Amino acid sequence: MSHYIQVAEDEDDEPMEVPSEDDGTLLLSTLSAQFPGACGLKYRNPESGSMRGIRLSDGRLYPPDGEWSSRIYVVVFPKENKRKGDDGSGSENLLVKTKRIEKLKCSDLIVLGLPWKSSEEDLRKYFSQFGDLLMVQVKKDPKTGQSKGFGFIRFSDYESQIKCMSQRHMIDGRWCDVRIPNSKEGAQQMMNRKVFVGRCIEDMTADDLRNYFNKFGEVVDVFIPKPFRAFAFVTFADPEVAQSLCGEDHIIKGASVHISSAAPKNYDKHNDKKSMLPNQQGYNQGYGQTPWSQGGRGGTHAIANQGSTMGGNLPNNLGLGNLSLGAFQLNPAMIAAAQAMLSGQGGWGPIGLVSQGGATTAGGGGAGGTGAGGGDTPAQTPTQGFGSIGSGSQAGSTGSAGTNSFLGWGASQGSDPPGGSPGVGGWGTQNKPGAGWN
DNA sequence: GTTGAGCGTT
Repeated sequence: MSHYIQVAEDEDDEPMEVPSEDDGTLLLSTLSAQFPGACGLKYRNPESGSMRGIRLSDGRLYPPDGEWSSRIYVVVFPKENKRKGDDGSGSENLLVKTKRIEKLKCSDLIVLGLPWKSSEEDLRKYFSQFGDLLMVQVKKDPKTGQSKGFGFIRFSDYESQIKCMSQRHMIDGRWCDVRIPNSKEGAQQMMNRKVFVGRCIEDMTADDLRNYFNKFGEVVDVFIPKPFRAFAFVTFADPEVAQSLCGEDHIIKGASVHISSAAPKNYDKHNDKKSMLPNQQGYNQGYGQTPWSQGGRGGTHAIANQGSTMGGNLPNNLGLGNLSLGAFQLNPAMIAAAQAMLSGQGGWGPIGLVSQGGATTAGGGGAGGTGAGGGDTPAQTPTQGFGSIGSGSQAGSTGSAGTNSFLGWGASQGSDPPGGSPGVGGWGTQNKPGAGWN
């Protein structure tokens, strides 16, 4: 039985009632049906007097303290609508949305492990279940016409691509993998979802930051290094939100914080342009290399679909929220990047900022093992990288990760699903560096 | 006609 929640565009506006779902959540789509362009909900906390953000995950708004009270909730709009002196025209909201969709373009996907006999028609038939296909190719020997056992596909919409890449595929009796090709063609722009928040003060909690930044877009993670170091990382679901905030100063809890891009900093000064390129595929590489492919193909019908848990994470809103799971396969450029990082140049931090503190300590053995203490640069916290991700999996899988052979970075995914991520069993094995953004 | 980690004749 659904319940009605009072919402208004502004605290002083006349509220309107919108229905919740049976599970008690309020669909963002329900909200935005009445308030086009809405991206969240907040309310004033009578105790503190400040606004409090409502938790949003997978398009659902969750009642605070488990229940929607009779208070008035205020609709949150993307900052583009508010801050630029929104005139309230709906077309602007539409534009914002359209733009976001365009940002996440599809790329060609390689399909590995095809049966020799599979034709392009077979592929098309199979992959159509995920969405419209713009292209299907099976690579063949030009002379014999024999399939080489791999091919390429391209979807017309990004959601299809995400969905397709999040699982393995049984095609004509063989398990096949779909990944982002190594080649740079079709490489998408790396869009970092994480921002660096400098000049933090000590009594800013992760919740404070989350609540504050939620008004600009869904926050999927907040990471505050401990001990206190006067900065934090905030990860948004939408990279565009993150980018739009960069360079700005915001007042939080009376302090002026500075927001800048949290990007891998100086990780190869000697060879910058080159080492950067392959990694520009960024998160695509990230989940392009699926966890299950890490364990080796072994037999032909190797393992059960570990991707099932990922399937549940699929965003229905184009957000990349939980997609940072995945093992990362060896890639020369990543090795270079990893080596550079281990040599002390690496780390995430504000672009263009000089390292603070003692210079090149990261490689001193701390990198693989101890996390926060070792690095001099913000978020040089390898344990953070796989710590949170791997926490749901067996200890053994991350056991070898402490050998400096593995690099993980980035803050934890606070919104990882409760079930953890059993699919990441391959982390850090076989001395393979892994790297990825989240 | 064989093969099974990889990366795309245009």
